[in-house]
Amino acid sequence: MVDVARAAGTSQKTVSRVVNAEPGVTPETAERVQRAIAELGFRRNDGASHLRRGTSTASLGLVLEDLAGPFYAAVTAAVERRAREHGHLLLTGSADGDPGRAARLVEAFANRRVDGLLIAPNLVGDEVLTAHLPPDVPAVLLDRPSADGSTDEVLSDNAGGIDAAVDHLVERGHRRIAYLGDDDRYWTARRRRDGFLAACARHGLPTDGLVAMNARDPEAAATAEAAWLAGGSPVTAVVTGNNVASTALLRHLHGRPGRRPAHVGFDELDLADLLDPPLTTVAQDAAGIGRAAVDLLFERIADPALPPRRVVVPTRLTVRGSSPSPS
Amino acid sequence: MVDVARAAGTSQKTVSRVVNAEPGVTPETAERVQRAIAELGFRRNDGASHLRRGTSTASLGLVLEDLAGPFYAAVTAAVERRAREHGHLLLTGSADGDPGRAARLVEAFANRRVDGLLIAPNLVGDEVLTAHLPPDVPAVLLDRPSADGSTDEVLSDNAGGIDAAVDHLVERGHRRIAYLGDDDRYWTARRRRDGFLAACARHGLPTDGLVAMNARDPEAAATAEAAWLAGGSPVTAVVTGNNVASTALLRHLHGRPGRRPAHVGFDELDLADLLDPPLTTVAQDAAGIGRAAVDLLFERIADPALPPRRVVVPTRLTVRGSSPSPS
DNA sequence: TGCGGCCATGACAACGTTGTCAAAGCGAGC
DNA sequence: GCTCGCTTTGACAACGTTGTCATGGCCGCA
Repeated sequence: MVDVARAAGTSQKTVSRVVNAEPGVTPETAERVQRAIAELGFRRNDGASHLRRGTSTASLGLVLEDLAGPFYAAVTAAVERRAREHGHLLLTGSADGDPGRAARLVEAFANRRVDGLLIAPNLVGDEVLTAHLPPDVPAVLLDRPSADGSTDEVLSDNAGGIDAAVDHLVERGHRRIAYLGDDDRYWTARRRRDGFLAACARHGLPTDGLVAMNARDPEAAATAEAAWLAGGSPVTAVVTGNNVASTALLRHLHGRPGRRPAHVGFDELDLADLLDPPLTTVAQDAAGIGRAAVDLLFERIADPALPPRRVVVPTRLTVRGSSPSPS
Repeated sequence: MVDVARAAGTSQKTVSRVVNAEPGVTPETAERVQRAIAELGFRRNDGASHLRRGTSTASLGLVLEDLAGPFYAAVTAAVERRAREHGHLLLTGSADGDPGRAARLVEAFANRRVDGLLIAPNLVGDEVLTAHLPPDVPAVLLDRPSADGSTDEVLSDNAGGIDAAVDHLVERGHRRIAYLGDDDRYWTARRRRDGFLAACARHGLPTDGLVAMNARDPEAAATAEAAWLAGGSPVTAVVTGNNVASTALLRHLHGRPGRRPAHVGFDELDLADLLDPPLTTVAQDAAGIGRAAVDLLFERIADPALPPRRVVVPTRLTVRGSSPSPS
């Protein structure tokens, strides 16, 4: 900027005025400055500007478990869009299953003075998470609750979605329903399993030996199925707890002879309608979750004294062909 | 930091030394400083540090068309991981089909002094792109080439992938093959179409009336199919140019009576193996593309004088059930 | 005891920017 | 002609940090 000032024959301050379109600069002077800027390829250093102004950095940090999955990709896209609408940029980072990495990302974002944090890593334990959440940076938890209810959070209606799935199957006449969940280190996987148990209890259905977790591949699904079959009276329907478990079960059943159990999968799948049979799903509103989280975060930034809030985003059951009545 | 110094009864400089683990500080002094830091919740301002040191900001900027799609989500995840391995953070932004937005993102990233830019928005025209690429920030184009070959770029082997698809179909005995592509404002869509035309020419196959673009939904696929049918001798195979076109065709054909054409789809689909018939695909190496782009960018940052380079990442044909011999 | 040298520490400036305040220029009104 | 007030401009400090250099104390050795 000092170079631009010299080239334009003015002071730094005048250059600053031009750059920031402040009033009180003669058109001719502004012209000269603009020309100097163009010639020298000057570009304002936003970091220095933020430092001097003491204003926010106009950026948010998003910490995820893994950016590549369809659900988190959709959440991220919605978050970025919403942040952009607020004039903010988005820093993203994946924890990749390593709580230490998540903590380091949070630290790095905080040191860069992001205005707020969106924290979604599902594999990170509550203790770690709570211990490492910087007290001086507004934060919203995404898709997982805080251990002590001290933090704003946005969750899918996991219990409601599972209820809808079970109710639907019961309505169709199923009485022996199994549950297949993802890695039980995930809070959502446990939450949905518990929701399943509660829904079954509500309907007076058995669950002994019908609930299996850590079903991340077809082999695990096969093992779980074998356990159900060993249990005497047959399972006529299965609920899978997320897209990973759904895919594992679908792959296991694919091309096998014999009757398939009815199947409702938590999480929408891109091609659910093209499967044979088309998969009945409980879809999460990823975009809605992302938007709600950003909105919550900005409200928190605006008023840090607000009591902690929880937003629950509804799910939607889409009935397709995979969940007919039994036999 | 001045507060910490006061609390610890030292000078700012000593606090700085402790914060940066510089040698030459008595253990007791360091202790006192650490305690003051913990008490006051001090956190170094990385922005100020970067400013003073004149070092890089240890961040990269990634501009995409849309973060939500599976391909770009995978690319982004790989980019973030690789950037993190280099100790860099990642700023992401979607252009959402608006070239102006892409330009503003690039500008915003540059003003924040990112060390480099990864630019992938496919919808942005060459002119706009070239005109708005800041000359002072290292950049790598991702999944699209530069108009004048002046910029580093990482591309999928689009022509090779299409060749593999056509060769495969020809080998199986197909002689009338149609092509269904996505929005022809996408460079990749045009590139793959041209690759298809070249491959057919190489094999001496007809293409008149067999190539349709902008097939983003089942209706468009239906229209295209009607055009092929009107052409006398039947089309026995179709190549779709990306996951959007593949899905459009699959939805159109789904549940229809009669013989299906053989089908090879560019882009892997998550559930390709579960479709009926399982879809033969040409998979792009999204992670490889992301990694290559980051590596290229760091080499460019290290040596801005390097001549522009192009990296072509291979695709992989996975033959499944959807591409049998005709009749 | 005196001197050189090392070690721990601090004062100060500077990174690039902008808010504050003062000064200079100029026209209008008396 | 003089003052008043407005507009345009610039000097300076400060944001939070760190590199440079100086200072003062201590130890070891002659």
